[in-house]
Amino acid sequence: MVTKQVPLKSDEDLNDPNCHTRLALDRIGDKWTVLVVLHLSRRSPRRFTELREAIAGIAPKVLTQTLRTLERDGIVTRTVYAEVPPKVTYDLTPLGASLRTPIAAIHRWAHHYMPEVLDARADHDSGLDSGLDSGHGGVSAPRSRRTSRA
Amino acid sequence: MVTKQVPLKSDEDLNDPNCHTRLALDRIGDKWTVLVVLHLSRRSPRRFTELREAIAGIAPKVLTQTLRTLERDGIVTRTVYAEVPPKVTYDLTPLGASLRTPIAAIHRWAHHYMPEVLDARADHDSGLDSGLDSGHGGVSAPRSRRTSRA
DNA sequence: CCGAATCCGTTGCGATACTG
DNA sequence: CAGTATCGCAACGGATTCGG
Repeated sequence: MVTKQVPLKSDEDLNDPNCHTRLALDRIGDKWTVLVVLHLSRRSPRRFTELREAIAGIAPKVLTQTLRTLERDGIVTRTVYAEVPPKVTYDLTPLGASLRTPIAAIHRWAHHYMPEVLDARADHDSGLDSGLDSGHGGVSAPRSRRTSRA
Repeated sequence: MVTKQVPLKSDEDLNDPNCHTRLALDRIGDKWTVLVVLHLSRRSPRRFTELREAIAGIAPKVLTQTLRTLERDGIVTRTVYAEVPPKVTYDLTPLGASLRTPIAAIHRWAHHYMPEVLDARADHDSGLDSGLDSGHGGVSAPRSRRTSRA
């Protein structure tokens, strides 16, 4: 599929807290959601402990929380097997699978440009005024931006 | 450029806190960043107050904070004009402009699938164990916790 | 006009311990 | 095995006030 070129919304839409883009970002912007979706999209269904082991660092409470919200939003399904050793599996719904596209876009951007971001960040942090000037000439001499950030 | 199909990372990479995807999400996952980038990508440069008015609801402190971090990461440039009426403009760097691609992907997904998410959410919230149907086709009944199989 | 400084409420996240 | 219960911190965001 070809990447369509930036059909962004208008200002008014963007300011709307109910704007879908805002809602989507609130949804995937948390710490673990994307990670969970990514793991499930690579192999599913997955069991609880399997996910917990795979993610390594997440607290069970938080994983449950994340999965519950994901289930609530129709992104994953939860299947309980009434067996003697308790068994619960999580799977991605088609809706959840559709998330792979935007996530992949983010991933591709990150892979491509994140080094630049990190570089700029490091540069800004160490020497705030180190020779990176836009060479912007004209109107009124732009003063160098040097603000203490306590 | 060939459109690669979902080149997701491996588990180990995903668990890495330094994983670029994670870092990128931490970066754009906050409340206002995407909004600011979107406004700047539609028209720039923009003045501080201009942005504040456009976003409508953001506190000056938070806007400053957001812009500072964005500047630090090389996504926007800040230009101070040493004039009697203080004037500061913000502009998107090429790096910042590159963010439009993933943001557009998110936007497109949100526009496409967010209604389903909201529908599933409402359905899940209202009737957890009454086979209720919102009459809004598209999403299958999420029979939440009762998906027992043997 | 462009912010910085301060205070404060909310909430996500984490650690540990315990249960069906 | 798959969670729940409880506690608590720390970071984010909001409102207000003051300064250059």
